[in-house]
Amino acid sequence: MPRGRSGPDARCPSLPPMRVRFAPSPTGLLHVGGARAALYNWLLARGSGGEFLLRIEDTDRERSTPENIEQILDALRWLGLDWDGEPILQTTHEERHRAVVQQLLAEDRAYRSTATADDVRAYKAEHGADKGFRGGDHPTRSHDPEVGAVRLRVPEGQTVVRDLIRGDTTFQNVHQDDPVVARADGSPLYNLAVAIDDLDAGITHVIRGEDHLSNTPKQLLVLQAMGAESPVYAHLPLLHGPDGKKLSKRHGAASVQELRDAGYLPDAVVNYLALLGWGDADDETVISREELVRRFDIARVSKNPARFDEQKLKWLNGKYLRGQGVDGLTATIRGHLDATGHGEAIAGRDELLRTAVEISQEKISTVDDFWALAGFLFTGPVDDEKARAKWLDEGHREHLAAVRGTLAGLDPFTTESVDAALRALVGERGVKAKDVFQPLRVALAGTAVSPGVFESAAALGRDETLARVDAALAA
RNA sequence: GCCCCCAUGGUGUAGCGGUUAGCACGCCAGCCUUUCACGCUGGUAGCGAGGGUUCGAUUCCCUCUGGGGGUACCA
Repeated sequence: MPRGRSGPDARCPSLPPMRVRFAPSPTGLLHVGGARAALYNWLLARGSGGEFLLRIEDTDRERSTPENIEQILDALRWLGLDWDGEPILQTTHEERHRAVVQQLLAEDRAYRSTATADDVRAYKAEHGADKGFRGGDHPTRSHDPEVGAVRLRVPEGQTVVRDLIRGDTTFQNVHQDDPVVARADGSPLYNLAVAIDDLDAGITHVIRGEDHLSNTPKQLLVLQAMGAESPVYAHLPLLHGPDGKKLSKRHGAASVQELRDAGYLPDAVVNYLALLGWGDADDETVISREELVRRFDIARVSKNPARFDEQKLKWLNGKYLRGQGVDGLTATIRGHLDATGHGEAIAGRDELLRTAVEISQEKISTVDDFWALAGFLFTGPVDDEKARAKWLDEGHREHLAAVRGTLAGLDPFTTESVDAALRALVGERGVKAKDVFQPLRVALAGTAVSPGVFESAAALGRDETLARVDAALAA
């Protein structure tokens, strides 16, 4: 069956079902690069009516704690990337891996060797730096079945990685060392385990980060030694930080968990990640999950590494925030406030919260922005020295006193009525609008940046508004 | 050192031999306006360099330069 780079119309009208997998090693946080790999796999599975499997590469027992595994699952759930079946733990396949090692040994496709890193270096010093280590008839070759690591015999020739994103990459086998596929104690190593697991799971497409590109020929060699078919590959370019260096914690949010805590919405993160390294002829930027599933094409993924730049994600997040509608956004924000220790401040104030969200939504781009902007409605004015100095000086206090007089007898006390009354006051006094509005804003919020003043006053109600004005006047 | 990948504005991308090089974020300006935003309008800015191939290269080939990945009895 011919495969390889799919042509421009290869995915029309519909793809054959793809069975794909995401195989993270459970280090705790789900790195955004990993999240993107998971997303692309998920999009392909859902778009082709196939399956998305989750396999935990837990052979490193140190890091593979139940807590770490749970964290990864949690992050995937939050993103809405549901997997098919139960998560598979790689360690549960160890028996099969060992059996394959024994078979390779029995067929002389692998051998035992006690060669150390120094032995390999010495070999290269003698044969050339670009010559892979061959231990088959090297002094370190071990004939005792209990002694030495297991190395795979790399045959002559070349190994071609067929990649949906970058076409064929040819690796000359001479450059490859005979890879160690199992430790001296017989325990399987990564490249062996992965190849076997993907084979056994019937994975049709392996989509993973480019950091695995040079592992792929080794895995292909294992499959070849087993006489098995190989899957199709796609290696995604890596994600870099704004400075072009590998993305890490010091660049700010580098994991899904951090993005969640920073107040981003899963849909926005998914949309952003999908567009980071992929784009099609359509110029749309805000693309729904369903649309993404329909349109995503692995062959159109970019070959160059992309920088993770939070600015666009912020913008996109604002779009999704406002797209939720006031009730949806209120629920989202309530959840975030509960999780960040502000649950008490909003308890029992549902009406005010909804109003606060309504008048704040166009001014925030993350869920986390809400409290900084509108928290004053619940907890009283914040303390911004500069704002007070500028807007509550002698001259402005006089205007504020007039404002108090106007608002004191206002009924009803609504955004509209406050608006009309204050504008009338501005007209009477013959001053600039902001000289009247800003002092009130600072009296209510304690700072010069807030939702609209009329809206804020109405949200607080007349009594609270007057109390805050009095406090400002008295200070 | 050795093996491998990549290269369109500051960022993410469209382009698949002939385009005024398109879109989005950012940035700047204007409008709106009670601050900040949202929204709208306009603007700034790009094919890494050098060789080829071709009537014609951002597009194809080579070299260089610059990024990146790998190089474990880790995953």
